[in-house]
Amino acid sequence: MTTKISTDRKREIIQGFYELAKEKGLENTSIAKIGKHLGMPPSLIMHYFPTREILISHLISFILKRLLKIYTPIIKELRVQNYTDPHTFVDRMFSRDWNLLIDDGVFYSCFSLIFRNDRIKKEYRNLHLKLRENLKEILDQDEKLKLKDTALLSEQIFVVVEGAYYYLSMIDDQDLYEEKVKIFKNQVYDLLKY
Amino acid sequence: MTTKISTDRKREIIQGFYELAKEKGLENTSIAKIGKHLGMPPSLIMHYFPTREILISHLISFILKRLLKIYTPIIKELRVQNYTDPHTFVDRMFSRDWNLLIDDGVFYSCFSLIFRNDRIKKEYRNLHLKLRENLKEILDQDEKLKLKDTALLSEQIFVVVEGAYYYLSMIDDQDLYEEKVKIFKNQVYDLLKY
DNA sequence: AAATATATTGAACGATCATTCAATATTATA
DNA sequence: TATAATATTGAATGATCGTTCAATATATTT
Repeated sequence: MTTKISTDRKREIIQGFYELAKEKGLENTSIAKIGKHLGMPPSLIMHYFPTREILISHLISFILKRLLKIYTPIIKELRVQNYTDPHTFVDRMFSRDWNLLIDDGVFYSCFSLIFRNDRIKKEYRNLHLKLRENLKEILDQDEKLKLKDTALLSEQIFVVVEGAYYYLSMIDDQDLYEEKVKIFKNQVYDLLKY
Repeated sequence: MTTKISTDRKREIIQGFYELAKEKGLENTSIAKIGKHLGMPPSLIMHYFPTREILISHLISFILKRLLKIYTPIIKELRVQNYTDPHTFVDRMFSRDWNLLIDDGVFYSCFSLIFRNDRIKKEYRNLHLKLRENLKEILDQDEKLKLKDTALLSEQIFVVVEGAYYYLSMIDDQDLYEEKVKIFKNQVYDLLKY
């Protein structure tokens, strides 16, 4: 069994890894730098994460767990009031909470690793499956969508959301950003219609 | 003026860089390795690309230029026959040509650099603006879309395409892949309707 | 053909990389 | 309290990193 110290240290190291990757970029974040950032020798990091690959794999789990969290408050909300206005979750999907939750730069850097590492790919895939399942669960609560294929709908919605995030991350201008968000939100509402 | 040898060598180096990045991943592709791959000393590479940053910046230009090429045959086709069935370009957008044109791993690795480098971000942004303009040009040829906001439409279509590519890159199973493609194609066709 | 510019080589630089290891400090177990 | 297990340190490893430089070869211009 792992001790409390062990789990705390591991958490601390991954957290520090994430912070540094957010600040300097994943490709510029070495084990020595993480150590300096946290005030510990690199050898201690390698005591808990024997290789860099293992370390990165844990960073990815950390990120994906966090991303999954954006839906738990909605789901909880649903359990209580038994209905949620579509605006609630569409707003949430396009809210800044995502960016607050996980830095886009770190996220896409980690994502690009799926092409060279099957375990990472599977982990990303599982996250997205869960996200879609969660969304389906939300949609299923909506009376007006009773006759629709909510599984298909959640796929279609997410593709818009993910494409939107990809595109929005290139836009610096605030006003333009908000304008685009409005467009893509409407695109999601259109999917919920008819 | 740059000589022929100079431009040829530069092209060769960037091409070799891309090949190696495709094979081993961008983060594992050093200048020394590119040199070994091409049978030339690293110093020669640095003669033409004084820093690694400049080298990467040229790789990105190389990639983005290639991606833009997917639409030129369609545009040409349009110029000749003055009409194109929507299936033509929707099929093309979801075709394997994209993946053949540029490796997804290299593409997303380069994309993740936009968050730390404004020049790269601007370059990516410009590419996507051009892609949307090209698509608008195609849509404008379609009689049935005369009354529609084709600029908006091309934004909406591309968001689906980009979200779809992101999602599809996690799927290994061939049959499932094709099934998903069908769904996302229909999503685009729905946008072209009513 | 001489002079100049460009292309190419290979050795070397210090910095940093991930990783190893033996020694010491701390904590948990007996 | 003695023993065993875990946590932590700091120095050292060889490999590789991007980059520099002086020397040589080749091509271009005069």
